[in-house]
Amino acid sequence: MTESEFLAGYDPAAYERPALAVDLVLLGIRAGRLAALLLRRGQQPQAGLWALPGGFVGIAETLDAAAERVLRDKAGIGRARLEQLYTFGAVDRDPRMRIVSVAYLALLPEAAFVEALAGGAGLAAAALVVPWAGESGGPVSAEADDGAPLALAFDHADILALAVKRLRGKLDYTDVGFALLPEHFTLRQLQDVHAAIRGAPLNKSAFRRRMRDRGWIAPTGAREAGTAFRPAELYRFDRSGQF
Amino acid sequence: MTESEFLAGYDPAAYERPALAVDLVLLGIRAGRLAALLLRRGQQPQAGLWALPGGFVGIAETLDAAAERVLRDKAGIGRARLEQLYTFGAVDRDPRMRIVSVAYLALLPEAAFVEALAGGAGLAAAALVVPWAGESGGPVSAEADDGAPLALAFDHADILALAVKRLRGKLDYTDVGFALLPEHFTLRQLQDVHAAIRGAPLNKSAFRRRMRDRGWIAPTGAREAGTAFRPAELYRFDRSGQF
DNA sequence: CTTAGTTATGCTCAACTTGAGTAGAAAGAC
DNA sequence: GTCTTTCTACTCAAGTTGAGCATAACTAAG
Repeated sequence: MTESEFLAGYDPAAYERPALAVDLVLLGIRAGRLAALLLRRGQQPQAGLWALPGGFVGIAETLDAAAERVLRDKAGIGRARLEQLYTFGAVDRDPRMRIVSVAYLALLPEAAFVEALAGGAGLAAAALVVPWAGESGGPVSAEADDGAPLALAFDHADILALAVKRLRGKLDYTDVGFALLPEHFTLRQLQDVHAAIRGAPLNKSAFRRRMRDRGWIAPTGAREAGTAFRPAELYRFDRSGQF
Repeated sequence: MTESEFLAGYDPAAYERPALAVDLVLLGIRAGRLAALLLRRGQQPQAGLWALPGGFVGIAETLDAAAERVLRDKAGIGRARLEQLYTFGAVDRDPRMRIVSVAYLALLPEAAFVEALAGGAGLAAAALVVPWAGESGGPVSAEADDGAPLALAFDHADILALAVKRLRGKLDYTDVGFALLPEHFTLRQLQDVHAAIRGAPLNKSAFRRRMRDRGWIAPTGAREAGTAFRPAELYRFDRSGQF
């Protein structure tokens, strides 16, 4: 251990510190595809590019609390289950200064997603283009509702890519699929959500059988209304089946 | 957005920043159980308690580079595959000041684990006591070779617990099992590693069949030497089988 | 009112995977 | 040579998955 490292270990206040921020990946389903909520940057650097909502971490604020504050103040969303994703620490990821950012992931049901879009925060929906299968990983891109590409600021394409990868990995053995659905849903809706996350279709009867056998869903007895054809039974997520 | 948040967003240098550190979870297998390499704290606070090797992140240093530097300088280990685990940001996790720590995980084959213990860094092996099954999570504790409990410093019990949880989760679909073995190994050794990570035994023939069918291992043609009974075939990890 | 069109739901069957047990092979110890 | 122990391959039952078919339930068109 060198002298400077010794000092760095015991008197860190004497050394310059990176700034610490949080960035939020807010995902929902839009037109059957995974979509994220982004903000258009109005100022330099990277003005005009699209960025994740983010903010700096206060000195007496936990990371989770900072993420919740950004969710509330920058995205105008009252409540969502936030989960830490990964921490991005490339030295040049922000041209202004050294900023290390802890990325968080939240899943929004369609109603919450639409409400956030309509709120005054200026959020836009960006459909995610995921050019890789499974959990192999790789870059993703974003496009507007009309298919026009949305250029992403900083390393936010990497952050979105990791969010998709993580989401796919957790799909089979956690309740992430239900987080994107309203309280009552049909098996078809659940399958569509899984297909959107996987980016690949699913076998219908095997999917239904698996979901019912797993014990995570309970029939409500009610049926969906307003369909042109036979209405499907409505289910709800039954957390007790997980244990 | 309030005025103070606006300023926080655009002039963060004016605000006090948390210190940023990395902590390393260095895992190996010892006597058939998962074990971590820990350092005994010599100074206050928490003097005498056992801690993960860690250090502060330099202003022009990536997180990965900081982790590699700590691996080299604090643990005396030249090379290991480091993987970011999670970032811990409780406000009071260190009594001296606000320190946010990015935890990294590295898996050491037995030879590297023993070499690190024998090095001059002062590391000790701590067998992990994991009182929960599967990936349910929860606190873990550590004990010395003689079974005496080792009190853990700061929130390092939480960090170790998350490392075990992550390791168990990745066991079935990644190559983590091979990272804890030498280049050539028997199927029995591979099974023992998997059993140590899971904390539960495995069906022998099903395990062998699964490993061979997966295509990740290739027979070397050689057999282990020095056994009292029939020597097992030696295999090596075949990365090409992953694709 | 009847029929066509469309989706939901339950059923069956073959293919594949997993858990468990048995039998022969291969080495050292005696 | 025989015994002991482990490695390895094989078989069989049980469970899971992919795929298709028949019937039910509903709206809209005629």
